[in-house]
Amino acid sequence: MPNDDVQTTGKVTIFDVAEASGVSYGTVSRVINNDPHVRPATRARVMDAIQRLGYVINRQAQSLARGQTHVIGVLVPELGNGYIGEIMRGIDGELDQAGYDLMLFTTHRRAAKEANYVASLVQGVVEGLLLVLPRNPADYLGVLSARKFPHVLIDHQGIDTTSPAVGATNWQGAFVATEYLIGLGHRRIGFITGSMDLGCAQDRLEGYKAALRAHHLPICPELIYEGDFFQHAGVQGANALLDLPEPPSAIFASNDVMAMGAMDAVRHRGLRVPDDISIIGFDNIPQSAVLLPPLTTVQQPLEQMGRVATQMLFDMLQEPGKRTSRIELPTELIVRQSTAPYRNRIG
Amino acid sequence: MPNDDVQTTGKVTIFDVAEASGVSYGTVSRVINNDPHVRPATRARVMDAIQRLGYVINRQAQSLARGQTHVIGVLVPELGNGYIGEIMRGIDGELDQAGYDLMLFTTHRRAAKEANYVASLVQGVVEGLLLVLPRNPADYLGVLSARKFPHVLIDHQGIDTTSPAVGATNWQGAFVATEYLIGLGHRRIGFITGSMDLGCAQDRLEGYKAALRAHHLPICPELIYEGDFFQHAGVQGANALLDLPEPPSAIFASNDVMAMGAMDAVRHRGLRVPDDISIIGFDNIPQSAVLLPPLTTVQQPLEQMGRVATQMLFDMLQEPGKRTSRIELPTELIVRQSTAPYRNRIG
DNA sequence: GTGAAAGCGCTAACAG
DNA sequence: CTGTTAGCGCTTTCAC
Repeated sequence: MPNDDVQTTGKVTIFDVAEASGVSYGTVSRVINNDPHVRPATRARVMDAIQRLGYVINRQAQSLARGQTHVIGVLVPELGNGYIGEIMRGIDGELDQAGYDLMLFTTHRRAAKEANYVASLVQGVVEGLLLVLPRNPADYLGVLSARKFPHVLIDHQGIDTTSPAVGATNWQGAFVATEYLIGLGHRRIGFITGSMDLGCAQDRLEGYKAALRAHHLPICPELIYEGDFFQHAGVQGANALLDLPEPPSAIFASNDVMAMGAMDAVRHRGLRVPDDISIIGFDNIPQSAVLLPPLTTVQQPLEQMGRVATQMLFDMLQEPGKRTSRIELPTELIVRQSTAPYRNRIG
Repeated sequence: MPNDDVQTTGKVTIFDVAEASGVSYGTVSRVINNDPHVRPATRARVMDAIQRLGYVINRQAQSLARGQTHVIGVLVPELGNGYIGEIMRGIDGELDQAGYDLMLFTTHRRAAKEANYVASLVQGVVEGLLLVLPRNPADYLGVLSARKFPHVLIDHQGIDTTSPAVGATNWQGAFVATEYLIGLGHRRIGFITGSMDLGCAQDRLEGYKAALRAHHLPICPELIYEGDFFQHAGVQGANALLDLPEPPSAIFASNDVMAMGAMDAVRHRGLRVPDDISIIGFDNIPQSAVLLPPLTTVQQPLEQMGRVATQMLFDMLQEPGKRTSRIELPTELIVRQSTAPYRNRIG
């Protein structure tokens, strides 16, 4: 066998470097870790050897020896949805600052398998876990808590658990938005819900109802359409609402994506937004600002939620005892041009 | 110090299990790895101990000993964009089947730091790398190739490198789409480009021009608006095009997001799609099917690109020598309702 | 079948 | 300042 070092590409170890630079094992380690107790000349010699040999540290071994990986795991239900993307942006940014790496898991993956796959999979490689919008976390939350594995939920809402979590004030956001519509003179306000298995969707509906109640307006079941957070539901919801004998003059969709669907449906019927129908969304995804008309919506501090959750996780990592609680970040009404004062419909 | 085993949560090792079940060190390892050379009774005893102690394998140590991590890295420019989400879905699915985990890196992170951070960061923890839509890969592609580090580019296009890659037939897609518009009778066709620093954007523009040429139609510079793949560019592009003394009767946007922007702009001017202006996009993102009207577009097999790239990477992992080439997956024209035969404008 | 022992590549005392 | 030496937790020959 002539050259069997083809396989060995990059297989330069700390030992090779030591040999090449004529120092010992541990000294190379010191150089690598910027230990100040190394004579400049020695350091230079080692650095040189590192360059020449193309040595690169083996994180795997380092992690094992040190007992920490500097990797945190993020569990998301799915990718490609702008909503989660925003949260991820926050997580990513925070992780970057701290020099941590990110391991991504999708819920659907292996969802069928053992409930504690999260814990077992993660053990040893991930120092902590961020759970984004968990759907049925009952499966693994127990394991996580029992093992005292550091983790925090993001946008959980309404899940009965003691796990630390960060969410947004969905109830208040919906309340304020509804109140704004009422202030504009609207009396019949349609509502398109999100997936009702999600706490945030429930909270938004409750906020809407509470605002109606607060202003002594009736809560009409026919004005509440059950959606699922997808655009299609916005289209169908708006159509259903507009087909009512006594249609609403404003529609509040539980998220921007459905609001966009509703806007399309409204226009498709030859009605105008906001002249004929006011529309308001929830989330304030980037796109909603560039629609025509720009969408009035309730901003959810998505990126910030990601940041805060990550910081909380770091806190837990540093002080295992510290009981970090659940926090809710404020939502904010963003008034743009898809809403207008109530006036009688021409028809 | 009363109980100091709080820190030790989950710190059960293979050694503890061995002791508890009265077997040796290595036997436990055999059980864990489903080695058939273990007497059922022994296996049962070990399994029991594992259960009782709540032992969970340390992937870190396993990886070090085995010399493989079962983790592959994915480098993306950004999250939260539906386009990348689709690709990720494909990657994720394929990885799942193979039992691999996914480490996510964003380009912006540490982008400023050393060019070979990719290689160094990745060494030892990631077995291979998937580079999605790399913008200026010149920085690290060299290192990757030099080290023969397994990697494949996704939707690279026009980057002069020998790295294996998978893309889509952008040129052909644009050609076919333009030809379709011409077949509909359109003669002045506006074009909104993508970020021209991306190969795919260039290819699409060239495909458009080629189709025009093939049908002996003039290529008018004023009909080509330089966009950037974002919605806003679609709005501005459409406005610029429609403000022309001799506006186009159809607009071809280099991606669906800009096509959506263009649709909004057209409608905002009181014109109708497709009656007054035909609009065609590129990508076929999920949303484009639920627009009103549904968008005619060129489908890019995004998810499949992710799948194929991942498979290519696995091939490389198994046969390091094997020279996998660059492949292009076919695009396909999806005709929906945003395009219609040409007719003279009323105005 | 099962035990013993030699690493995987690195860190972290502990001497000197 | 630098060399030496135990491990980190697991895999994997090699014997018995």
